[in-house]
Amino acid sequence: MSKGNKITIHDISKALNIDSSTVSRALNNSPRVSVKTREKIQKKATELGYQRNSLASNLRTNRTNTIGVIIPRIARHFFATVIAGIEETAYEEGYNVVICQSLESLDREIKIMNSLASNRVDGILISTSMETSKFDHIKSYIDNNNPVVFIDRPSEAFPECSNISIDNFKASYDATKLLIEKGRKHIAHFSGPQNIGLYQERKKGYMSALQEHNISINKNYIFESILSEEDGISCAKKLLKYPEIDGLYSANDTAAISAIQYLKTKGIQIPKQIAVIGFNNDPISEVIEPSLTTIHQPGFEMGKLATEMLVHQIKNKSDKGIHHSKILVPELIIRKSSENE
Amino acid sequence: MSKGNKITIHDISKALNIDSSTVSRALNNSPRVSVKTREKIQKKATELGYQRNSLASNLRTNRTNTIGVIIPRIARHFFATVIAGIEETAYEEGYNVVICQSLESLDREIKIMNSLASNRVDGILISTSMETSKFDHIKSYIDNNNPVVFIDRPSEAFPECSNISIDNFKASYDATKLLIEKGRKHIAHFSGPQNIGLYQERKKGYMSALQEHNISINKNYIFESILSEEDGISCAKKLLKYPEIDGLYSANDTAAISAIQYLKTKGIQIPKQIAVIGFNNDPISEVIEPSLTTIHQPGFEMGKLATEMLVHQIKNKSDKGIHHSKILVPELIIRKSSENE
DNA sequence: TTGTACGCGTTATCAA
DNA sequence: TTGATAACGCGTACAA
Repeated sequence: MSKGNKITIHDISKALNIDSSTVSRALNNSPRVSVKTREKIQKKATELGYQRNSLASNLRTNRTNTIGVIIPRIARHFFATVIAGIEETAYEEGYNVVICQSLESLDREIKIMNSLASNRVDGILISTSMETSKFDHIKSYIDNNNPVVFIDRPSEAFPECSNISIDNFKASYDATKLLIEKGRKHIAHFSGPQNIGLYQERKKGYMSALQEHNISINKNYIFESILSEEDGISCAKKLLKYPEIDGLYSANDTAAISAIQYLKTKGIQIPKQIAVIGFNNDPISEVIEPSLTTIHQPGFEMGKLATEMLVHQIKNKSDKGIHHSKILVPELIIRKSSENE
Repeated sequence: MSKGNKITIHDISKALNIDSSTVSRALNNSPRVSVKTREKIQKKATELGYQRNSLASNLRTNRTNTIGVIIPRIARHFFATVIAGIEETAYEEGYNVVICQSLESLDREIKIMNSLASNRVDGILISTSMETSKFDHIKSYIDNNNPVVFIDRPSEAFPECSNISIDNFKASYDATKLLIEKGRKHIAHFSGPQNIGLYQERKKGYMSALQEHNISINKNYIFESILSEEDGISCAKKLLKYPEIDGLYSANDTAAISAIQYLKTKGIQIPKQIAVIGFNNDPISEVIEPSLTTIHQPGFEMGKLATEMLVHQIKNKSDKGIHHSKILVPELIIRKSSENE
């Protein structure tokens, strides 16, 4: 808090012999004050170095013009693009944005929700953490008639809530199908935590593609983890126990990339011996050799859409019950790691 | 704002026939209330779904327990590590963190400063934007006796302010020296905007290393830009006009990486024909082929230290005048792009 | 167009 | 240990 900046509307009021209510109106560009007084007041305000106290203002008006954003990790490329979309739309609409990262921890997510709620943000955009299987913190926030829009990781617990996501099933299906079309017969899958819907969908898409092409599903070929860099390596090690494997579809790029690097050290030729497809279109996927075929999620657009929805909900709280959701179609980006030479 | 959550301490007060001041004390775990009443109050509070209003509390106490952070771009790896350090220390110390990105725009930086100031954050950590050559917004904030600590990009405009940075000169000197020791005679430099101190230092370090090894400085070998991906490519193109160039020290990894990729498409062998060193230890630097020799900045530690300093300043506003700064030593990470085969 | 008066929810101060 | 009261800075009905 600015201990030094003690200038309030009352100081301006006294300095000009104008009532503080008029000062308030002038500083808010209300039409209910003459142009002349307004200019006089605004001039004095800058002269005195007046700095509005949003705490008081927000307390009085019961609005903060602020949107809270909770995501697992800001450094992840996909979320960074989502944030860019959120900020662009939010600023256009006159909202500030407070970005918080849960670091995939439920405990942190709960603390952040409480903090945002007690600071009275006007609404929350959330992509839940991997640990989030209980939803009480979100439920109580929603039950108090607060707007929430889910991004990327919709929750079945709130079918009535708006959410923006992508068609994970289709993306996975298409990726797996591509490998099949390239002649791969034994395709492995690095799957994510199965308590999370989107990773379930990705696994289903993989399995569905196999089935529809009359390839039997081998459970040994499915390696579940949280898809960290280390997981990519350890899963790649396990994968090598099945020398017949000639394709890999990983539910994210991180694990795909570290797996490729590990496999290369073991003398495996990518894609000749094992073709690889990832998910997320991480910047590294373009640089690694061979460049990684992957799935691009329209993060920026997702952020924009989610923010538009949230702002709409904020402005029309009566629409609360209405379910506005959107499922976008991700794009398969074909690079070298999936191609036959 | 939660329109639904109308529960205040007064509601609890009425429900229990206890004065609201006692309720306030109980909810703040004040020792000045009996254990029995406190428990009764806290029970009732959760029962009614009470959610503290921080706006009111902060207005009254004149503190927000919140630190504002202004950085150019959260997605950049270095800043992501800085943020991690900031958050860890801040939470330990009981502070919330509000992260804002200027996107290297002075205009946005000013708006963010105003917003943070009017929301009465307790202090600000800032890494100024590339555009920031005027400092009025920061000056007026500091002049109002608000704590500020500069990170990574200290400003000569505020010699009395604390800042955490690294020894850019030494890092550059060492990098350039390494290239010289590897026998490179014609070393180019991708330099950053020279209105920014740290890029000046990096250029100076480069030039100093050449001089001290009796290599004359060729101004044609120095290419200035904002070091974006596109700049890396265009500078690489220009660089090819000087076929004698056999070494490149880039003031960041982004430009070094795109340059390497461009040069490879032109059939240039890295490092055989041109050895390359970057700056920042971006995750891509490890994956690209050849892996990129680069300079690692201790971002996490910088974030921690800066936050510790800021918190100290917040708690001891009298120390304001005292200049606490720290210059850390970055680490040269030697990979393949600088090594002779 | 401007002024009066009050309240937003909380906490600090003083008194009981 | 608890209660009564005022105040933080601002915005807004209502009156003038």
